[in-house]
Amino acid sequence: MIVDERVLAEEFVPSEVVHRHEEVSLLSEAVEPLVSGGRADPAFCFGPTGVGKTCIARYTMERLTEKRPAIRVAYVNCWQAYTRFRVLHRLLEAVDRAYDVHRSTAKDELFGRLRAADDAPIVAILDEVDQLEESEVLYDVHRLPHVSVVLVANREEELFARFDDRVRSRFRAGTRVTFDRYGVDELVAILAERVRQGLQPDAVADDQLRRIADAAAGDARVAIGILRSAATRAAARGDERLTDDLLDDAIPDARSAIRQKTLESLPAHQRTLYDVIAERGETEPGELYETYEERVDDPKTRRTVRNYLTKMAHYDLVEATGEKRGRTYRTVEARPTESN
DNA sequence: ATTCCACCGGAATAGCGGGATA
DNA sequence: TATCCCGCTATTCCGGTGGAAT
Repeated sequence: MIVDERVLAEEFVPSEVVHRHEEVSLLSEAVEPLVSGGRADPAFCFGPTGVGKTCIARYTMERLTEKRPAIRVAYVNCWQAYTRFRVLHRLLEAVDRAYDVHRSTAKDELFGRLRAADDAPIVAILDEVDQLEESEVLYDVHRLPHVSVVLVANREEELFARFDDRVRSRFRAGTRVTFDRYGVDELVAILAERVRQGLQPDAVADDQLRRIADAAAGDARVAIGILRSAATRAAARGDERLTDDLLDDAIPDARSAIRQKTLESLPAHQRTLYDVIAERGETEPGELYETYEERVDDPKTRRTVRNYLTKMAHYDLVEATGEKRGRTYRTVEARPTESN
């Protein structure tokens, strides 16, 4: 059933893009100066989740290195690398200069090393850059003439709101590429291409692809997730083709699976907070803290709990309504469409 | 209107952990 | 081994503010 499971993996970058030709050429143009040894202005990819921002950014940079192999591409996901130190570290890793870097390495040592790595241009793809907590690192990187950046985020306004002034002014210039949600037909085409590359021919019927595309509501990540989950199960049973009831199982699964995963990876204290909110529904901060306090031994401070809650809101696990006094928390239900 | 209170979130600080260095 | 260093998390301190109470 499954011929090549990498094709169904989250981070797979196809060798051909099905739609998004316009976005690819905009982005290629933006980094074109690098081919002739110049420097590219920053480039931006904006759009909701699952519309191919990351995929297209990586794809386009791969094509760029084909034109000029000396160029090195560094991919940094700012969910994980949200401090200056970690971003610089990831960049150094990408150019093989991260040997014996450790926590006690001097503050500017990392930056110095990156500055010294100027024998060839570096393109840094900073994914989910709105998760970056220390945006000054963008200023650092901008100062290096041999480093060009591609910033990937959901919305421009929210991204710039997080920047400090220096960064904001430096990044005003640059190419913006915006991505819209996929239509059903486009999703079907994307899925069909994955099926062609990764599964046995005829493993999935056309109307099944259409059902997946419908359920995914414009989100290619969800669509491919459904396909992956259904195909994996079919393969486990030794089936040659996808059955409809397998698909019925996979569709609700793909959405909740992601949430379930983040929930499980939540540290104990945050998990307790989540559970309390889930049990009580709409919860006020006061009672929330009191319940948390008696449920856990060695409770954290109120302030720390507030930090946890903002973090969990960031992960879209929890939602706060109201400011200051009178605020309430509740868990975020798995909504059919994420419109961020 | 004024006061009071609960709660938010920024900034500075403390303490931990783990690799380096001598 | 003892000590230094530094990133990271949690804590302390506090100014600000929306809503309830007076």
